[in-house]
This record gives sequence, structure tokens and C-alpha cells, in this order.
Amino acid sequence: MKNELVLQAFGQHLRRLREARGWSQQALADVADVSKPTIYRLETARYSVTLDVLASLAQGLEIPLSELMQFPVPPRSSAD
Amino acid sequence: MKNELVLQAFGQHLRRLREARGWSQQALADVADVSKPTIYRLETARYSVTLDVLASLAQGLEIPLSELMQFPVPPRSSAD
DNA sequence: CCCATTGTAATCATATATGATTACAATCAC
DNA sequence: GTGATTGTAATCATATATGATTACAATGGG
Repeated sequence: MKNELVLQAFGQHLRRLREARGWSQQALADVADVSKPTIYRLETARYSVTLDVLASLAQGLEIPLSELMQFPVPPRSSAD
Repeated sequence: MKNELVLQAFGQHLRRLREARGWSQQALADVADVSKPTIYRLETARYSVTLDVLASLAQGLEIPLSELMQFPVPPRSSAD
């Protein structure tokens, strides 16, 4: 799990998208067909996430995958 | 690894981006700082891919992450 | 003709992403 | 104030994503 900053940025982005819809983590987990712990872990940047899950999230959020990936990517740290 | 069609579409997209630059799999692996087997396996849709690696690929290809994710997502099969 | 490069492929080892389950404090409905 | 909901959290088990290594056929350069 290198590139931790990207994961944090994505987590925040995902949370904003979810909250903008007034959904609980459980509700998003349901419509996206992923587990509730996964939602929690992504929003809190505890792990990375696979393209599989990204596609499911986009589908659950009813937005294109490319839009789900439209979040500010922080500059790479000098340590990689 | 559900959502296999998405992985196939991404693999084709990645390959097109790479070949458009005239790069070998090894060359892309180098600039993106991922292994050559990983490039091969992604292009041939053998596995999914983590956001970590996606971010590295985008950086190696010198395009925004959102652009790397701009490929035609096939409709979900009825079997999920 | 060699020799290097390239894409494909398999194997092994390891890290990790995911789900299932459980728990718990805070909040909210009523 | 009791009971359900919510976010957080940990643990266990399992699948899998990734790297390292090796090999091999095809191709291309010289």
C-alpha cells in the first residue's frame, strides 16, 4: 500500500459522494453490493481498493467510473 | 474477481495507451514503478488492479487518473 | 546468422483486499 | 428512557493482487 495520499483523497471523495446522497455506509454497501466494512475501510483509507470494487461503487452511486475517479490527486511524496 | 468485463475493457484501454506511446510492457513497468508481470496480467485481464497501481500507471503515463479511467465500461451482465 | 528485445506464460512467496462476524459508544426516534 | 441506527473498530478466514524469477517462441537489428 504505497501512495497512501491517493487513498486518503479517494476516501474523502467517496464519503462526500455518499453523504451528498444522505446514505449510510450500510446503504451504500447495499446498492454497490460490497460489504459495510469495506466502505468503512475505504473512507478511512485503511486499505487500497480494487477496480472491481470501484466499478461496483460507481454503479451503486449511479455515476460513471471516470467521475468516481475525479478527485484531487495529491502530489507524490518524495519518498517513493 | 467479479465484473470481469470491466477488467477486460480496462486491459484493452491500458494497452492502447501504452502502444500509442510506442512503449514496451517493460518500459511502462519501469516508468510506472510496477512489475512487468503486472502490466502483462492487467492487459490480459488476468487479475483486477488496486487503486495504488492505477495511480502509479497514470503517473507513468503522465495523464490524470480520471483520464486513465476513461474507457467504455461494458454493461453489467445479468449474472450479478 | 547471432543476439537482444518482446510478449506470453507459469510458478512461488508474500502482502493485502474483502467479507463475515461481533462489539460498542453515540445518536436519534418515539 | 428504551430500542434501532450509525460509525467505528477489531478479529478471523479466504481470495487475490503483486513481485520475483524463470522460460520460451517470435521478432528484429546488426
